Amino acid sequence: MRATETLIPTLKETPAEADIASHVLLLRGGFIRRLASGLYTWLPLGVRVLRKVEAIIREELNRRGAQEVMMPVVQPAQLWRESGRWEAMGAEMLRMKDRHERDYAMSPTHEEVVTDLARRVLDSYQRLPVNLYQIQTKFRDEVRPRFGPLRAREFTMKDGYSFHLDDDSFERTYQDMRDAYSAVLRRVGLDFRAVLADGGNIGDSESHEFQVLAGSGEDVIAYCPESDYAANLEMAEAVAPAPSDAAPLELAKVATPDCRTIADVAKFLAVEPEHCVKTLIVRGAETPLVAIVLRGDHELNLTKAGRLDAVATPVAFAAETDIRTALQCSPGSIGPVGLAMPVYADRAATALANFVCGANDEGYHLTGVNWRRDAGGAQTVDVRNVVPGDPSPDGKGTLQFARGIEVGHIFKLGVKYSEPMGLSVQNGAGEDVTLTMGCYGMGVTRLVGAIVEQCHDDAGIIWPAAVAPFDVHIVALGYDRDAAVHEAADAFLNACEERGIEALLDDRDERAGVKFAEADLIGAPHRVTIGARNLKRGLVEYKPRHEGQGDLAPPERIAERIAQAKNT
RNA sequence: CGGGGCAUAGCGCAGUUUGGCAGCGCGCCUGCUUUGGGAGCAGGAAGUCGGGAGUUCGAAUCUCCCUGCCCCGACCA
Repeated sequence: MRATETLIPTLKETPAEADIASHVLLLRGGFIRRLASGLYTWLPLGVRVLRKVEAIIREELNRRGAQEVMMPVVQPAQLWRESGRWEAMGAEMLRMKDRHERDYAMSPTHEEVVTDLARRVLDSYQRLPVNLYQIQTKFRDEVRPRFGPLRAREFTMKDGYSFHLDDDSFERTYQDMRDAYSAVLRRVGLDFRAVLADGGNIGDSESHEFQVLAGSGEDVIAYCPESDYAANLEMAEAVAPAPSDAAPLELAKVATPDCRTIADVAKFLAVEPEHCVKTLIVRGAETPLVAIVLRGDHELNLTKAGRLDAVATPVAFAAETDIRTALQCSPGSIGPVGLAMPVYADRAATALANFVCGANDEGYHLTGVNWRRDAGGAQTVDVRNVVPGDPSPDGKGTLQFARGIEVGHIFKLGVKYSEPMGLSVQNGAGEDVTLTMGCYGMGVTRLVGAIVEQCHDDAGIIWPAAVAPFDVHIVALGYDRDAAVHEAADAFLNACEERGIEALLDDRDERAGVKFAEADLIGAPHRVTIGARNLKRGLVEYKPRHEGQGDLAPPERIAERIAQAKNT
């Protein structure tokens, strides 16, 4: 292709609307333009990248037996009422009415539609399992769209749904999809982790997120460098430390005036925060209040807390006035000793001996506290956030933290939709079986953003070869005024096309600096510079985007080299 | 949804405090020169100063209302 015939509106300066690398570079490189908050137009260059990503996804899914379909984006409310999500989805779902005043949703996801499809067409267990997917537009009216294509309101998602007679069948497909997602991300050339995640409100059990590692990512993941353990911070298990075997000291009550925080208490009593415990009071499911005890240096994990039977969900801290009424002291002086409410203690807190805690008496703390002797009623649970350096739950090393961009999420739906929507078939024995479902999502437009986030330098994007808008950027210097350059550039473009190399020839009447700067910005993996000087010796310059230095060679040799790189 | 900020030419910004001809850089158009890392000179086009109401002889500037956008927190591919 020729630059003079392609719409590539690059920007020299950073638009004020963007402040992270991927957003800035996609705008500046002429890949996307914003229409309104969270709404983006994909320009020719951007579409080329999207299509490549989609092609890879299709290949990996089709290879594993998934079949592509395409479902409507506008969906009747009736279906959503059946699943109960017309109410449950809230403002995130864009709603509208047609000319007959009937309610519709702009689909944020397709479980309802695909389940409806399945109950109409899956008339026998002999058709199972079935794995359907589509690459489609979704709309989610995000509270706060940001970071350009990383969190847009309208976006392209590959969503897949599988249907099974039993869990074994589901597990096989789940594993296939897990492999497919890893294969896609590997082919795209990304550093990523498949992490254990919370199913959130879509699924009903454990799931995996595919996180592309990037410092600007919104999610924190805990992973073990020595093994393949990786989990979302919400999910990462905090293993029990070895219990202290110190001989019990005498329980003592000490005045701790003006000590409101663990840091205050630790400093005042000259002990480390990890020898103190803090007691948090949350709302209970059965009782008004529930206590959760953590080691002084640890943080509560709200997801884990929400799974505790006695804790009300969503997890909410008790109001200070309620605490004062119930305990006659402020939150800073609470401890597990003699507390008249259900008490959960984190494993790390339980492992302590002779620790410090609040005395449930304003301005006093207890020292030398021991669980068995002084606060035996506590139930030991895992309820804290892991911290870097914690042992990995698989016993193979210690955890580290990284930030990630969630580009994919796969989970088991079970019968969450098939049951309320009546999706069942008869099995071989003539019994009605409600189908088990799996759900597999991958954000395609987000993935493009994540790629740029991971693959760029100060000058611009460095596309992984598999998804680059072009294989090679041909910089023809003086194309319009030097016949030899003109001819050589056209010939090189032809040579590329004959070899199946996608090339962009910069045939514009621009100066060298402009052309080089834009080539770096756009980020094709290979760059070939054709200038009068080197051409006199029959040479052109070749430089990979990610390397500083290029070299000179005859054009045919370079075309061959690029063709080879493309096919390996 | 809560908190903060911004809105002036296609893009980036100054001008607003203290009301008085709407400006600068980049980009765009024309011409000449230049030509391997975002050129130089000359000329030119381009603005409902986000919208509405008000104060005033006079409003980009002051007041009120509205809208849009960005950033920080709880959700998600």
